[in-house]
Amino acid sequence: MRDPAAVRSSLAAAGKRLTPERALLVDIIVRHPHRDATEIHQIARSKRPRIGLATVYRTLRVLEELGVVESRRLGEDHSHYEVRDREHLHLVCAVCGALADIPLPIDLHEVARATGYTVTRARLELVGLCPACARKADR
Amino acid sequence: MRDPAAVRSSLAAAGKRLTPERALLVDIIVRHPHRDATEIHQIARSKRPRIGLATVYRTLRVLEELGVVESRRLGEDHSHYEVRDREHLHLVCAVCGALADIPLPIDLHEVARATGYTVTRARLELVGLCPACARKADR
DNA sequence: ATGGCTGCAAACACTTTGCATCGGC
DNA sequence: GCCGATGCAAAGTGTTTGCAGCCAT
Repeated sequence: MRDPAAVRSSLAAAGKRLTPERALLVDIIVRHPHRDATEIHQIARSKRPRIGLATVYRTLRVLEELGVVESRRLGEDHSHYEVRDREHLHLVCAVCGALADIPLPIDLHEVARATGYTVTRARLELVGLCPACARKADR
Repeated sequence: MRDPAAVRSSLAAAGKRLTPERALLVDIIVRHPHRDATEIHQIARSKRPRIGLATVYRTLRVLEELGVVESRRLGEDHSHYEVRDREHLHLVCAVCGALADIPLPIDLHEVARATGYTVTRARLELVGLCPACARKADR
């Protein structure tokens, strides 16, 4: 999904319209990973001044529902977005929140060398279905 | 830190006042882990009707700064709080957000048995310092 | 008694929604 | 031409802040 065209066609496949706003936003998201909604909006406005922030949020939501975009809240009060690509991890700066991508499999020495980050902590979160939700999903 | 008294004395140690509001909130946080600010506020109001939500947030912030409480945003738009105790992981329900604690070390079969959850995904996040922040921290 | 803490309400930041209009299909 | 998508503004959430009075220390 590094290709804007592929993302655009997944809109068509879902019966969604390809408006100029969406085409522009897709391009921005592909080319500027890890940005938040406001940043995406600002970049978009430089090419299309009348585009609204609501459109950015609505488009991001649609793309997320299509499974094409992933949103992430990394300890901050707002989300950052990126196109789903190969699976990878994020390395977050504990002070400023700056993000680096880490390919799998992980070699911590290589991570340190490649990113310049000092890794101080790891957070692991397991996601699944609790018994009640698993039961409901069975129906 | 399973003991409310220990938490209260860490307030004193930091030169903070032990008000009845704080004593109450500490008790609630120790006895009801994983609650969010609104839930904590509701529980608190049953014992102290005039306590304000702002006080809940301010107290949580103070306790977090003391390193006694930990806040967590698990894919939702608000935080949940718990007293820092032994290190453990969280298992989040992908549908309803229900939380289960997982002791370390991890045995996934044992996790499934003990919690009843079906684990479908793991999120690993590495935290550290980016080069710029590491440089600033050196001064 | 004094400075930190509280309740209350207003302010904030991010995100969502209502509605009239526009334009892709 | 229809119906989904947009821009704008207003509403909604969760959280923070300003301020006058209160009360642990």
